[in-house]
Amino acid sequence: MSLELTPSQALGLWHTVSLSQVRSEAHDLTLRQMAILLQIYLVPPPHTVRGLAATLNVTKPVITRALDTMGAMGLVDRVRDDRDRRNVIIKRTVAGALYLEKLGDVVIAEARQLPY
Amino acid sequence: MSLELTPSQALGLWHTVSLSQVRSEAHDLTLRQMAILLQIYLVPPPHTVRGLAATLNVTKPVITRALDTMGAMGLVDRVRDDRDRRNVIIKRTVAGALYLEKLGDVVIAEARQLPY
DNA sequence: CCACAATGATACGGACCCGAAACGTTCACG
DNA sequence: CGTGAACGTTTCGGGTCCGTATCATTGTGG
Repeated sequence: MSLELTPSQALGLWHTVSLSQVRSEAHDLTLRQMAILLQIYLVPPPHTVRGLAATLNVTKPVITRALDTMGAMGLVDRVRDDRDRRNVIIKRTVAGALYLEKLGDVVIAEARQLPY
Repeated sequence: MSLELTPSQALGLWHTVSLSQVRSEAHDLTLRQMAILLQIYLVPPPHTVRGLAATLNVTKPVITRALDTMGAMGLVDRVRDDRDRRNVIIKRTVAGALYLEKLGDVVIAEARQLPY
């Protein structure tokens, strides 16, 4: 069963969730950072800088910098690949999982409050 | 009838739509700018700088700067209120409506492709 | 070995956004 | 009038992100 949305529901959902994120005053992530974080947590590992850059259609420094920022927030972690020490494997963290769990709760809550 | 989402659907939808936005490499709006734009187009007018600032829980310069940027993109327009010339009324534009219509299409399309 | 490729990180100059404060214009009201 | 408030804008210093180019490290193949 797929998810069928009306135009009003689609934009309304995006509206209320964006509004909730902005209002919460919490240090919010860039759209790119959010996309990277979701990619890491929703797609099976392993994840590398190069792979993420290709998937998101951005340059490698964008990924490196985003990992720097989100790493400082504790949302992701980086580990050298011992089998090929050129690679860096991006690891998930408890804080990151918690962060996305809360985001999911917000989306669900806002979706439930949508008119019709 | 309200919209009931599973956690997997909620995050999956946010993931694919964010990914689509990032990949399209088009002029990406800040989360705040997006929230402002949606507020202008989905909530009945009139909209003022002061009102938007209060609704989004941000300072007035944030609204002014966002309107500068989105105005340059043609997504919104500003008109002085003749009945109280201190006020500025934010107006919708055809380009803005088209932009959000496309965003809605993306959300709908990605929602339809979600697993279960 | 050694030149070369691949990977991720860094340097640099430019652009944008931020919060706080100050400003110009316009209105309200005594 | 004129004083103060309301509204939107601008300025300022500081921070983050961007794209391009370059770097250090590590692997690959002749």
